[in-house]
Amino acid sequence: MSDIRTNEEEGKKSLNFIEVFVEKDLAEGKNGGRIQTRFPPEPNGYLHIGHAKAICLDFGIAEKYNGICNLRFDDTNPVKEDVEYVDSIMEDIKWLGFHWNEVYYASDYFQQLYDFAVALIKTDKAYIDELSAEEIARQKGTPTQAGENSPYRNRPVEESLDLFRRMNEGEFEEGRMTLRAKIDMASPNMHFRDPIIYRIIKHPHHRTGTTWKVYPMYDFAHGESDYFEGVTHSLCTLEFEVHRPLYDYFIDSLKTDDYRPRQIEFNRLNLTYTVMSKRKLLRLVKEGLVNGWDDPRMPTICGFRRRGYTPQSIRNFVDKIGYTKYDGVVDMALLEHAVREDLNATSTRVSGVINPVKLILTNYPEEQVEMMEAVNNPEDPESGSHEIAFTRELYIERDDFMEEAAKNFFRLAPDKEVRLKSAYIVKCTGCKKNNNGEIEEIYAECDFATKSGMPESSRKVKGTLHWVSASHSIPAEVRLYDRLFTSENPSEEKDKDFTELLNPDSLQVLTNCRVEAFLKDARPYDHFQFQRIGYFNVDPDSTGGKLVFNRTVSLKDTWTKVKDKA
RNA sequence: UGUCUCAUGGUGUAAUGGUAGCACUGCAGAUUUUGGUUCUGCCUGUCAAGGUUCGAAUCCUUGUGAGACAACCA
Repeated sequence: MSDIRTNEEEGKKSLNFIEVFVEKDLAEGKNGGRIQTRFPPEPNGYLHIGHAKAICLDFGIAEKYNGICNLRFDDTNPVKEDVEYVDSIMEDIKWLGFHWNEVYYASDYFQQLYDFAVALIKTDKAYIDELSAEEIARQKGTPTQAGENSPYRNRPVEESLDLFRRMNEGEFEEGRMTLRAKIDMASPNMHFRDPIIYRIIKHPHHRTGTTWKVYPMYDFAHGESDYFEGVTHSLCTLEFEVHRPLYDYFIDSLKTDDYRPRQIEFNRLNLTYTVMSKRKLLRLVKEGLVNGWDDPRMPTICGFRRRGYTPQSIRNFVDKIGYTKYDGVVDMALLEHAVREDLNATSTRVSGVINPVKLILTNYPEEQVEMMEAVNNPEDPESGSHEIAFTRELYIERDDFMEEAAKNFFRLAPDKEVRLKSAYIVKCTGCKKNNNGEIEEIYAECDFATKSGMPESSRKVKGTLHWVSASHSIPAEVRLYDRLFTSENPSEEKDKDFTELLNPDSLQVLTNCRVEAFLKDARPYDHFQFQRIGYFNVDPDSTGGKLVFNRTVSLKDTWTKVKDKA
């Protein structure tokens, strides 16, 4: 009986508040039962994980309710925009595994928007203002104080019409005049205080070139674009909440039928130890503080890709954090858990020795080579196995040996036994140090009866070490990434320049690492779990036999636990 | 001294008037040829005060706290 209840509960996953709205609209038969969303980035930077959250929602809602989702570039400000960004945005959406119905550009609607603006002027709902930016700011008032009317507010319609036309013909310099909607300078909502809807920009547009000299502002372009396309649910982040009345106002002035798009706001993603502002990310790139937009320390989608995150792990993460109207900060641990969960199930286990020291098996024949069978992934019985060469001289992790073992250390130490993963149990007999007191070689004896697969191999020993053969392993470069920022919430540290919060140790490059020969055939973005260390992926920089790995994420606290206890 | 929005463990969320649940984190323990994985257990929560109700996280009132809005950005 309890089984039946469990099944019922599992099948009924709770809806987020947006899905509740959507289902209600559907139940009420709004828009003829049609569902249409859009993902509307401005092509002025690369997509980051915050966008991934919006993408999952926009495309996810469409998919769930048999609707469509279009990609629309909100390209109304030519000064900041570029085709480079258009291309990267499309690539990143595809990588996440989503498919848009159509690609649109707000710039496709410049003529329609211009015509709409002219119509507003003709009905005396817009006028050309000649106040400067400073003067407009001054007469706009403050949130708690009403604004004043512009002296140009009651300019004759014909005059505004004429000036608007001449503005677009390039007769006036940038900033000389603007087109403002005539609404209410005393409105408690600042956005209703005669918002600017068109300004002069002479910078060529990446798609329309120099055709236009006036460009619509966001508030004037966004809702109208939604309307032109037939969007039913226009999902955006919380900071646009105050814009919604204006969004509705313009659409009401435009619409001629029952259809109307509906704006719904959700909480933007904030992650600990991360800045998400495009402006700041652009600065990191421009000032060379990181190696480009796809630097694995960046919170960009391409950065995560290069770091070795899988699309599925990002989607699972977004699924876990949900959509609400509460502005919080998500712990990075949640993202990292999603990655480990996905990679644990799929990545091939290999041996990589990050900080090698030689281990010599004094009773093992000098020239002998045994091929040991290494399981590819114990989580996946279908994944098979590969071979790894075992010889007299091996490399093991320097941290896996202690001359005087601490209480909770159960790896290699004089007179102690450990298992060499997939091979033999060995007993440490001593070590050799150089003049500086550093350990140069460790000696051990092999217990030949304990080879993996043999009856004696079931003997229990406390520790299991990963290793590679000194003569068969290949050198590699390993890049260990830490948090880019030292502050848990760099976006909140308002007094500081955020670059002061950069973590100088955020990138460590290790070049004397040794990895098993199996990896020489690995291809860029292949991901592996280095036994007991972490998840790594092959960096696309790996060329000409040089192998470069990025650490995607460490294994859960493996190393710190040991250090704390020792 | 404005308008709008929000408030559930340390974090992110669910419960849509009917037993406050899930995930992450943390801490214990079991299993383990990865100190990984897996499994088990534990810690920790409805911002406050009133009201409505048989019954309130949920509805109402007041208070408190947080965020957004004063770009010719989106």
